[in-house]
Amino acid sequence: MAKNQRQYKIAKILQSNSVYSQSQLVELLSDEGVVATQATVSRDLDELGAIKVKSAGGQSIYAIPELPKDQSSTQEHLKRVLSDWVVDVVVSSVFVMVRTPPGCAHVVASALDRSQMDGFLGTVAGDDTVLILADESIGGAGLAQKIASLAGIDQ
Amino acid sequence: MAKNQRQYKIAKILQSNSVYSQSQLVELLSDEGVVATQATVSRDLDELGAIKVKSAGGQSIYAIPELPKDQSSTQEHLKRVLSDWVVDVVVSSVFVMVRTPPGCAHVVASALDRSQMDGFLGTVAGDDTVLILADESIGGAGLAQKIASLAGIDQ
DNA sequence: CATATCTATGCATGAAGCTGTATACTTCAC
DNA sequence: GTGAAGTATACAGCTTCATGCATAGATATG
Repeated sequence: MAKNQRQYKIAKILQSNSVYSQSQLVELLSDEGVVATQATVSRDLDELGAIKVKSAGGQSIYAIPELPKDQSSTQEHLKRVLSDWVVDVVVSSVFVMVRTPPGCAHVVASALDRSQMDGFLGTVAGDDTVLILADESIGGAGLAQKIASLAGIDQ
Repeated sequence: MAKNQRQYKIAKILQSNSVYSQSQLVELLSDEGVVATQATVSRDLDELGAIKVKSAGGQSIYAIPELPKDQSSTQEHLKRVLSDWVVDVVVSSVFVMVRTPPGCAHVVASALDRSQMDGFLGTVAGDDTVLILADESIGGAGLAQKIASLAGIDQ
């Protein structure tokens, strides 16, 4: 049972149950054959971006925001994705081209889209290449430097 | 300097140099500021699927096959991608729907496309969902079982 | 065939990631 | 304010992954 799989199950449980506490969630996971402690669950909820919202009954329950915009990527997460998956960064005018191993462009594009990075306007991802548009205030070179730095490819 | 980044550099070096030996490659990498031993390079070349081909001069040089078809995914690699990134597997008729963490569908689809798995016809990948078409000999259920097993989600 | 060169790999080690335990910290109810 | 309940996190330990060292195995050359 990998961590991703457990977190997916947590997301599913929160969608179909009113969960008031982490210990309750530990039990619901256990009912599905997933063993985890409160500590692990606390960390998972944090990574999933779960928050407590007021339910119709007035109590606080856990929920994960649905809109992609609300699932913004933390700097830490972005740095991790970039350092794992970005292998080269090239500039052309207001464009930054990022190379990845085969099949991994979309992971990078997705993380960038959710990062709300300054100077970043948008991406187009292929199989192993992401084309990124920078705004004029920072320019392609400035954004490339930022991305390369996060990816650990200082030049 | 992550492993992916070093392997990308190796691929680039092989494209623009005639590399006869791994010790030569170690030196060329060192010229680019990448420190690695012959042992590491041997493993990298294996993972990159590099082979030795006869050059115009009659000597053997390293090259990486260019066509995606030739970069077929090993069972080991496929298993690893699936266990890391597949969080749920659902069947519908001749379709198998695979769920992944946000942004990771394409990695999974790409690995499946390159795996040449029996009974597998093709994929369509979104952000966190891959739709897979199975052929009738194995059916959606059969293929789902296979994928779930590789992903470590036996049910 | 013998030897030099090249390549692959067993083993040990260190780093990174993840998890549980214990407990510090925070929040809630009375 | 106090105590109970809930949540976060420091620390230790385990697992996995990647790498180098040393050398076994494979290949090329004379």
